[in-house]
Order: sequence, then C-alpha cells, then structure tokens
Amino acid sequence: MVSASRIDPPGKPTAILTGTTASGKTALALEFARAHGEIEIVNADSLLVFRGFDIGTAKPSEAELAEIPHHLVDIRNPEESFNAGDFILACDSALKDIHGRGKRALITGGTGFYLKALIFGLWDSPKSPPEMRARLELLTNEELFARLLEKDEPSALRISMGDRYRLLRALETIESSGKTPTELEAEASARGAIPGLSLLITDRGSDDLKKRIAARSSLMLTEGFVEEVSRLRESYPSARALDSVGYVEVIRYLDGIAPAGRKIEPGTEGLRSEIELATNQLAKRQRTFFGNASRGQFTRARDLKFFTLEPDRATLWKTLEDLYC
RNA sequence: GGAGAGAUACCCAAGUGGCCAAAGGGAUCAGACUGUAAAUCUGACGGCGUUAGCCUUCGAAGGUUCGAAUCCUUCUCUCUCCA
Repeated sequence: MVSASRIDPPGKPTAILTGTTASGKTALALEFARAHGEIEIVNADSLLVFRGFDIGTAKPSEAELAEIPHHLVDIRNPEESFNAGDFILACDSALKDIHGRGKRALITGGTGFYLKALIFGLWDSPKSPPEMRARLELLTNEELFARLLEKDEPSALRISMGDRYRLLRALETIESSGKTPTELEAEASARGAIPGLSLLITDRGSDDLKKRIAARSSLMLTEGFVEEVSRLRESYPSARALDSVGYVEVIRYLDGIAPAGRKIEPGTEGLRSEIELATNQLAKRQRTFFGNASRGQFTRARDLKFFTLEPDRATLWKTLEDLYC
C-alpha cells in the first residue's frame, strides 16, 4: 500500500485521484474541491485537454469548470498534438502556479500512462523530426522489427511484431537520441518526475461500473454526442482524439459502417450499445494498467491506495482530508 | 397453399467425404505498454491432460461409407418469394 521512497513534495501534499472511467472520480474531486475552497483541479485526462471534445469525454460542465478552477482542460485545439511529455511539463507549471498562489492542487484523471510519466519522469529522448518518422513509415512491420532486433535486441523482444506503433517509436528513439531504449532505461536519467505525489485509485464493483457506463452512454447520446462528433469531424478531420472511445463508434454510425464480426441493432440503439461496449473495454484496460500499481510499478508514489466506491467513499474522503487539511 | 434458401461452437461466419475440434471475425478472460495511451499490441478461448492423447460437438433421428459438418431419407424450425 505504501511506497518505499518517501520523498516529500516541494509544496504541500498533492494527490492524484485516478481510476477507471465512470468510477466517479471526477464527481468526487469536484465535491471535495467544493468543500475545500483552496483546491484547484489539474486534469490528467488525455482527451479533456482538447477543446470541443466535451460530451464524449464526459468533460465537466461549463458551470463546474467555472465554479472550481481547472487546469489543463481545453488547452489544445483538436488538431494540435499533446503527449505525455507535454503533460508533465504542463502539469508541473500548473502545480507551481497553484502553489505559488497559496492554493492546493488535486490532480484528477484516468490516463494512467500520463500519471506514470508524471511520477517516474520520461527518458531524455528528443522528439524526432517528422521526416524521420516518414522514412520509418515506409517499412513493413517485419522490416522494422528486424532493424530493431539488430540495434537493440532486448527491446525488440519486448515488443511484438504486430505492435507497429512501438516499433516505430523505439527506432525513432534510437535515431534521434543516439541511444537505445535499453541504454536509456539503464541510465535512469528520467526527466520531469514530480516526487511525493499520493496516488489514489478508484474503482467500482464490476456490475456497478457496467451500470454506470450504460447510463452514461445513453446520456451522451441524448446530450447530442452524435452532433458533437459530426461537427468535430467536419472541422478537424485529422484530430487524433477522433480515434478514441465513443468517437470512433459514432463515426462508424455516421458513415453507416457496421462493426466487424458482429451484428448490432440498427440506429441509435446499436450505437448506444457500441459505445457502452467500447467503454467497458477501456475500463478493463485501465484496470490492468492500474493493476500494475499493485505489482509495484508505481512505487515512487508517496502513497498508493485503492478505493472501491461506494463502500470506500468515506475512507477516501478521509484520506483526502488528511492530505489537504 | 406453391417455389426456393437455410440451420455450424457464446455470437457472426467459412467449410460440401479423410489434412476438421472445425478458417476468419466478434464477444469474453488474462496480459503488455517511457513521448498518438480513450491509442497500440499479445496470449487463452469445447472438456480433461504437462505432452502423447482421450472424450463431447456442426438442428433432430435414421441410413450410405473403412471414414461424414460435408452424401441419402424423414422430421423440426427459420427466412425470402409467389398465391
């Protein structure tokens, strides 16, 4: 439950409230912030940073955003890029800003990879120029794999041949930094880590979470999710975020494309079930990712605690109060 | 009432005598994941067994055959078209 390294943060204790989608972390963060006037929320969700991606991301409402100061929400146009490196920098400056004004920060969001980067930092491997990526894109997976195998066997063996994205990224890292992932890992020269954060992970019982996801999926549709996607796609066809859960399902629906390998009901009902399914699958992946925490991968966090809502709600609240009051 | 088409594992769907426990998808379960992460990828997936292998499966019941999901007969159900 508690980590080995106990580094006190530069400012006052800061918690990360994360967990599976639809577990209720956002609502709880808002409620806690409402009850404690000094708290400002720092978003740790990869999609909330994009303007216009509102309904499908379950972004807090305008009223909520106005009521409680939020950071890293709506900070990018849909076609701009945003990645883990950008996140840790933006998060760091948000924390400095908040603490500088004598306020307290609560980091909230479900993007585990960003949080891992925040806690551990990232290797110093510069972004590669686009033309390098373009050259690598010409190669087949087999060729990429062979090349990586030659340059950094251990890292090749950790990536499977089908994982084109990681093969590309590994080769890119080698070309642009001159070092292999294996070397970078050994150097342990991670940058950007923010020490001393408490990691609080929320979840729900399986049935409970499924019900909440089902309810949220239909709510999105009645709130105009289809219109949102339609609008975004029209204006920002290359937005990366259109590839995310819910958005891809709506796009398929708009284009009249049936999902592969299964039959769905026609119309909105089929769309609703597709969004629900994709969201449940996301929740599963998040659980696996956060499950790493229990296997020690997040041990640099100051504290590491799991909470199953609603039963653990009071305990979680108390944990937050201990940190912030 | 008449004419066709079809029933395959949890679902969709290939397979028309042996190489079929049965392609391929999907779902599900489990997992990986240091710069697109709500992305991307991997494994398992009828049952038992560590392997060999054994057992139960292709609507039902019979039959032909050394051998059937595949051929024949009857039955049940579903769908389309014509009346």
